[in-house]
Amino acid sequence: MNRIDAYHLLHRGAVTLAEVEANGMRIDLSYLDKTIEETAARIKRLEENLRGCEEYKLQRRRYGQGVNLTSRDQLATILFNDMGFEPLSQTATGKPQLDETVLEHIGTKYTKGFLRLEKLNKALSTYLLPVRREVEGEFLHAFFGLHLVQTYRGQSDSPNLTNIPIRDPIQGELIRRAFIPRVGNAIIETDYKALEVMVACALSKDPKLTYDSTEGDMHEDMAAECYLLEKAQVTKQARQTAKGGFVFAEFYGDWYKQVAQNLWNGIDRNKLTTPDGVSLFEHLKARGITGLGECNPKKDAVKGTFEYHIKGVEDRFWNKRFKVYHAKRLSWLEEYKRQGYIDIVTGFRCNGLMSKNQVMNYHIQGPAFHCLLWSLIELQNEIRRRRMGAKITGQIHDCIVADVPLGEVDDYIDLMTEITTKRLLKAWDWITVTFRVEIETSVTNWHEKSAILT
DNA sequence: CACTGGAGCCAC
DNA sequence: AAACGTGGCTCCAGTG
Repeated sequence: MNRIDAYHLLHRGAVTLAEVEANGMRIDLSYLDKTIEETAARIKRLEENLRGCEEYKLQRRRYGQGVNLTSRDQLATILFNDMGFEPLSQTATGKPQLDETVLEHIGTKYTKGFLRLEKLNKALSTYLLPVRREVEGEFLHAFFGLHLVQTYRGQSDSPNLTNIPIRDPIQGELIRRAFIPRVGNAIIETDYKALEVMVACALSKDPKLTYDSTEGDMHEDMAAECYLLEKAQVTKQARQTAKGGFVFAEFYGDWYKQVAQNLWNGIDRNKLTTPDGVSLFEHLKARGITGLGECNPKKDAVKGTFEYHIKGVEDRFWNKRFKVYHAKRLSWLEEYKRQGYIDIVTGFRCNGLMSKNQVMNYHIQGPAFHCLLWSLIELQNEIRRRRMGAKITGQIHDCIVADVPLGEVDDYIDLMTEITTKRLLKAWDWITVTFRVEIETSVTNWHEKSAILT
């Protein structure tokens, strides 16, 4: 694909996304207003409770008129200076860090309450109120941009529809229940499965990466290798921890010193055990690994530490398991050093100063989104051509959200599946792997989705 | 009062 | 040498 192709994709994408913006998402205003009121009331109650605590009294004594319950700076001073808690880590500017991890680690009644308050404030200030502010009639018309992101990925604002909570089911339900289908319709969400990894397979032609992401289970494999387990001993939680803490971290360019800490802390945080209930700390100890290690960038890893073990796992991951993909990434780096810019497979050129990790990721991130964008354009054109009542209402990097009349659901799913998994592969010859999609639907709201098997 | 950088947290 | 990629948004604290 060349720069003309890239231009056409951008142009047609902009036109199509303008239509998506005009369609908008339907909002349940009575639910939203009720939830805003209830959340505000919960925040007020929680604040009153916290004001009765010893910590807040210390804070008021120190700051007087300027006391602010939600100030992390003030709370950090109270906790670390006045109450003698030890800081766990520092921010970029050298101040003691006070994020969720640290507050949970301190673990007093006050810090737990403060965290609950912060969650509710986030839900209200970042999601509920901004959605309410932007609703017109009963529709929300968020913006979807294509020209602002370094990698030529998409973007959304006013409000941002690409970061509505979902991983925390409580937070997710609170907000997503406000998004509902039009009368007589269903919300249908189509997600590409492991889209970025599939693009990496297509571009590198790494046979092991391709096998692992279609037939194998690399997350389970890596959990077993990192925690020295048999594959049958890998629990769901251990797999999940390795997926985020090792596989994806390594793909994005993280290294063993940090990965070792993530995986080690994950044992505690996610309560990782063997299927017999033996803590993975004990399990590793029985295999000669007694501690994490210093994980100091200036020092070599010491044999017998978890850090040293993960260094070996990382080495095998890149130099044996995915050596073909590794070689491709190195060739991308050499190319950037030679040229001073990179041309990605969909025809876009990225200029400017880039880090090593940026160069490697730009080759994947943009093209992955372009697969989604091409499908979205094609789908929208087909919907118009067939005079269907389905409306595309959003896009989230690797997923398309639509609002579809019940009588059209089967047709929509057939069409969508054909476009995303067949037509795209014919249109772009660099896609040498098969793509799969996951479809979820709901007739109630954006939270209560159920999977459709295809 | 407007603006800005830092810190934090939400998503993929 | 460097060290988790891409965003949006909010609140705080400091500046002019």
